[in-house]
Amino acid sequence: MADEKELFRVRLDKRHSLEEAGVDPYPTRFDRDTTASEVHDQFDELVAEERSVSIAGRLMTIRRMGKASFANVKDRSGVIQIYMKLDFVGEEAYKIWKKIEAGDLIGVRGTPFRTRAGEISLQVSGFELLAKSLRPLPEKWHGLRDKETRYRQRYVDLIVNPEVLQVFERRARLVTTIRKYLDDRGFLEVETPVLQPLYGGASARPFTTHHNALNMKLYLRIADELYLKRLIAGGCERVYEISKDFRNEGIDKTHNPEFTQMELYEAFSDYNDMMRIVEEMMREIALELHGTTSITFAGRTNDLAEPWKRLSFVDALSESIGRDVMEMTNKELRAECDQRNIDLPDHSSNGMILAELFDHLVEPGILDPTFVIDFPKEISPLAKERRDRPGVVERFEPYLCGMEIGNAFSELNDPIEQRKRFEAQVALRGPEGEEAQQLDEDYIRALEYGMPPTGGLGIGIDRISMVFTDQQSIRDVILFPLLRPEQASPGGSEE
RNA sequence: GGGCCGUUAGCUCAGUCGGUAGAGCACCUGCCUUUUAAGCAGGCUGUCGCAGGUUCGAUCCCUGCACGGCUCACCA
Repeated sequence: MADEKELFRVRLDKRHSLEEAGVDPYPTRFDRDTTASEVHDQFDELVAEERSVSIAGRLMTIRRMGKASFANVKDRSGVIQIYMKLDFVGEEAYKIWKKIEAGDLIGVRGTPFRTRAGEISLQVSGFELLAKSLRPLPEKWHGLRDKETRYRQRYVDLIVNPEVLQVFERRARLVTTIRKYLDDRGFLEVETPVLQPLYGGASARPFTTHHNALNMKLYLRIADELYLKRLIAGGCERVYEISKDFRNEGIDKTHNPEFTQMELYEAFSDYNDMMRIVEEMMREIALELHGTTSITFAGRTNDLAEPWKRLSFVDALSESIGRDVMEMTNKELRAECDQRNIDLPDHSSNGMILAELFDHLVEPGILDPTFVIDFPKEISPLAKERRDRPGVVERFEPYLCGMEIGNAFSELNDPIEQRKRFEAQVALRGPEGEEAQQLDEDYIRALEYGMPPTGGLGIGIDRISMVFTDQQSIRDVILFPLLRPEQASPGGSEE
């Protein structure tokens, strides 16, 4: 009587008997004039005016006491208790009420009152079934705990775990804050292609697809960068895009194959301006979401009112190794890795080895809000070289709460130099070569027309959503994180 | 990809030193017109993730697989 099929059947039976009683289990609409939280907030006025209100939501729990019942109705704003009394709704309605169960969506009319225990409630005068639920809700006290089910059936997670919606509401406000910040400063929001014949702007393996009518291979973008800078060349001066990028790489607590990135480009600026933007933007998000510049992530608190630290990539690494890393040969750098049991691909260039060493030796110690600057030129093909310091570029990666949250440069706008850098990248491609950037002739043509000096910045929206909601896994700030299929598809295991 | 851990009722979880399993919630029946994890009385509920192996007997032991979590690696 209570296995899954039986529970489903009992609910189907209820649906049928409701239909026999003339109740439409899936009516088209319901006029509600208020929400659960508004009833709480405006209680005194509503009572003074003896107002009747209507709300709509999901029945979460029911406490039946013969000829009267209490129940909790949940809508997006919160929960309100309703009081259903036979004397008030009449015998016919109460008979129907008995067929209504937890999980069903209902619309309710009633007058606000306070129970003996002092809880604000609605004395129900009438109600309507809005949608019949055919599946039982998870446990009312513990909710839904199983992470796999929570991610796969996010709808159930949202129904029973109220804190989940709060995270995503915050994420939405975070994005709104960024948009407002940029719109207020004259940035133009644009949309550039997701399907690209060449991928670029980052180093990552792409997803590939095929367009039938044009019979051409296409890539899902790994970055928006090269298209946005074409717009800067076109005179748009200040542009930004907030959208999904796709990288065909592993999945872990800070990586999902599709993720949201904000990229902005500002003509006549450089990377120092970008640092200022990051500081201001993060401060505004903190104030908007938390009302304070102080944020806590994983138990550690940072104050965003202060300027961020600057840490030189090459200096910090040189200090850690005890030698100027820019002076070292490929062989010497490899020796440093061997000594520390750091594995390297065979074709690793100096720059790639430096990045590897940095990740192991320096990055773990970056806890305060920090701009890592002075990246090796070799691993930064789109950034301008520092005039006062050859070999390193005007680039930074912002770190917040120990996480790399973005990437920014003074954009390289010399087409001759850009071609050389692309060619160097192509030469560095390994046997598979999919991570290295492709030579984008049209992008170089755009630079040949002339692109103003430009500062560019990319910020990982998922990562900063983690920071500002104190979630330690990227899956908890993505509504539908990528998981393997629930059931292995028959014959679909060719790898 | 490696290591560790998990997978038992719709949900949250116990448990079986190998003899096919339990609680709470949910559900069903009855009582109950201010309850709130409502209460009281009674009842139902399982391919113990999947497939093999060992065994008289496996949910438990072994092997493989699937999915998930953590972690390391990969990934500028």
